[in-house]
Amino acid sequence: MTPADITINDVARAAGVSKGLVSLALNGKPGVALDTRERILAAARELGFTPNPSARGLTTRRAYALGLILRRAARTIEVDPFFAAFIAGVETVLSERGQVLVLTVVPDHEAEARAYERLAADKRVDGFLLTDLLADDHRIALVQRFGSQAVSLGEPVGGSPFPVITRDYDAGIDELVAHLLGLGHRRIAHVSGDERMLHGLRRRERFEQAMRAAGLNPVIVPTDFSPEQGAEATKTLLDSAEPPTAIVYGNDPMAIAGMGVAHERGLRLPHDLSITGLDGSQIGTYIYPTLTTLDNDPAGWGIAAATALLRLVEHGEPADVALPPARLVVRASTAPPSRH
Amino acid sequence: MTPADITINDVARAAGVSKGLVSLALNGKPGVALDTRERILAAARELGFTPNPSARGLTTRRAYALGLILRRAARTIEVDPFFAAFIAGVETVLSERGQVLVLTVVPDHEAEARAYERLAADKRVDGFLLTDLLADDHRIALVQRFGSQAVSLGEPVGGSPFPVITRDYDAGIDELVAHLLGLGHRRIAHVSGDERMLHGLRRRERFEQAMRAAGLNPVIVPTDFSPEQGAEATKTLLDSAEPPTAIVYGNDPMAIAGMGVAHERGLRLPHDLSITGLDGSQIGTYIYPTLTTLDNDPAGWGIAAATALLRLVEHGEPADVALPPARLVVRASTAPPSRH
DNA sequence: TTGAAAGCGTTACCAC
DNA sequence: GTGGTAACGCTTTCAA
Repeated sequence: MTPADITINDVARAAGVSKGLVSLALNGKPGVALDTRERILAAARELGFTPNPSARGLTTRRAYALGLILRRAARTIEVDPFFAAFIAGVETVLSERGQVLVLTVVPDHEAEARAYERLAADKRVDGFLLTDLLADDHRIALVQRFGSQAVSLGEPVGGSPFPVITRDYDAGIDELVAHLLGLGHRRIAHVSGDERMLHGLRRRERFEQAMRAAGLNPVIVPTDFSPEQGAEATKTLLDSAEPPTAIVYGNDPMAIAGMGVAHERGLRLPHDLSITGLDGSQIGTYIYPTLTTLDNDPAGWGIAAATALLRLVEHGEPADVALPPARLVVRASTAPPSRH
Repeated sequence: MTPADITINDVARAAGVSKGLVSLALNGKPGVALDTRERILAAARELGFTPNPSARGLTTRRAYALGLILRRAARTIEVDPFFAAFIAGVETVLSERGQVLVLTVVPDHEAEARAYERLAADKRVDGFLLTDLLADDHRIALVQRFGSQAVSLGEPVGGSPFPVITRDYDAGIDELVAHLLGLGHRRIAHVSGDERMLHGLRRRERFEQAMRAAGLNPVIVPTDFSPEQGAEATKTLLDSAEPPTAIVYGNDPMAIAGMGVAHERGLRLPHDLSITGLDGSQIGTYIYPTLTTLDNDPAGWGIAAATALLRLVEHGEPADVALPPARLVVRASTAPPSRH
């Protein structure tokens, strides 16, 4: 007889009370005499009883689960260092509250919409974690239409009825550009990520602004965040009439691919070309040269997002949270330019 | 009124039948007149009805969900390129059958055991996908004790009552070693992964065997699969009295970290040192030099594992599956040695 | 403070 | 072939 087989009735019988009382006691609700409550709790512990969430959800209309739907082209499926740590952060919050994460990976927008609908219609989850937010993200409306809840990583331009988790990247970008300018760079390019994505766009804009403020002309090559396009963009830049002496990549995987291209052409890094990533990643510490980047603490995002969403779901209290600003991590991939 | 709010009663009313009949019709069971069945199906489609899995599971004792529990030290959380694609493969199978993946990430063995117990006791999942199999994996017994089901990626030494998914790596290792020998390497080292893990151990043993068969002395440095230890191992090897001219790493992230160390010491790759990964990864195509490795098709693992587990859960039919052997992918990180 | 009973949305069993 | 009803495990309401 595994713990899975013991029900509220067994506890009630063991404690010599009705199952209604057991429910009250276990959920910490008032109206149970102190000694009965203790007797019930003892019996439950003894038997190793844990309430069946499905049965529970049937009356409480909760799933005791949160949903994360990742849209990823099969081609770029593996590269994002953000998610593993993000999910780990989410988990630390969920596990201590007996909740669970339902993860779905879909290849395109169509499958994505179906996935939201299915999880919501089947009452599989109480709310969604919205990552990789697009500038004008249709998922906000989707979730509302399906009568579910959500929290978004980043602030949708159209506003959102749901809590919004943000982290200031502007200061970090400024710092990063200042760092490169301080080293003597003047021709600095930005291989931006998918500009339909909010953080991709935002970073690009701030980069341009920072460059203009320094009286310089920002060069931008947009990509889809994949290392493949990161490599392509690098070739384009290095082939141009006035190649940059420093390149800021939209994420670390693209920066690594960019390094590959530079090495291949016999450039010595960082002297012939300074390179930075964005968002930080573990592997960036172990490549050569070690990668200058902006730290992003994915686990922190996960903790904040799960906490905010649970709070909304359980108490109807939407509360935005602003995470500490991204910090510049200077490593060995940036140095004064050797040519001008 | 979202699809989530319409129940089997609404369908029954719309079709003018009892809900019992609706259940039979929707589940394709016999005992429903053809025209009534069609009327019911039409009504269900019209209303956008999807059965509530929680309510369903209450009587069928199924969760319509599979569980994946990842044990990962916070430190090595992000690096494994295997999982994203593996999960995507799992999803392709689950989504078309209305099932869902519950993902949990835990930091250590203790939390891991608790996670299995919780998911099983709460009837959150119908079975588990067992990855990163240890040589003598306690999870097999855990799952049995909790009365749940599982499928394992790799064959436990003690045998298993559950289906086993395997892929022949031996031939690939042989091929890889032969490739290096053919290039003229004689001092070949292996930076192995965690040898408590079945695939880590197995690869190491086969490597040794292949080297001995060629009359050579295999050098092994074991690690935990993290790029950090991969870098450390590389330093150890390069500092030794007779440094290797080629290193086979247990996975691609370690190989990349190893390249970092080599670059840092001014070695020209691949001429001064040949490097290979194992398991394949996308980023390996974009680093410099591009990484020779063994292809592992993580999505294929995911599809096979989910299919086998669902089959076991639904029909009680355990069926092992042997995936096609790993293929050697020769890229630019291996070349004849420049010194002897 | 407690027990009994209704109800959540489904499946399964029995009559008819 | 079909409808009614019990049962799944829980929460919640209502009486006592």
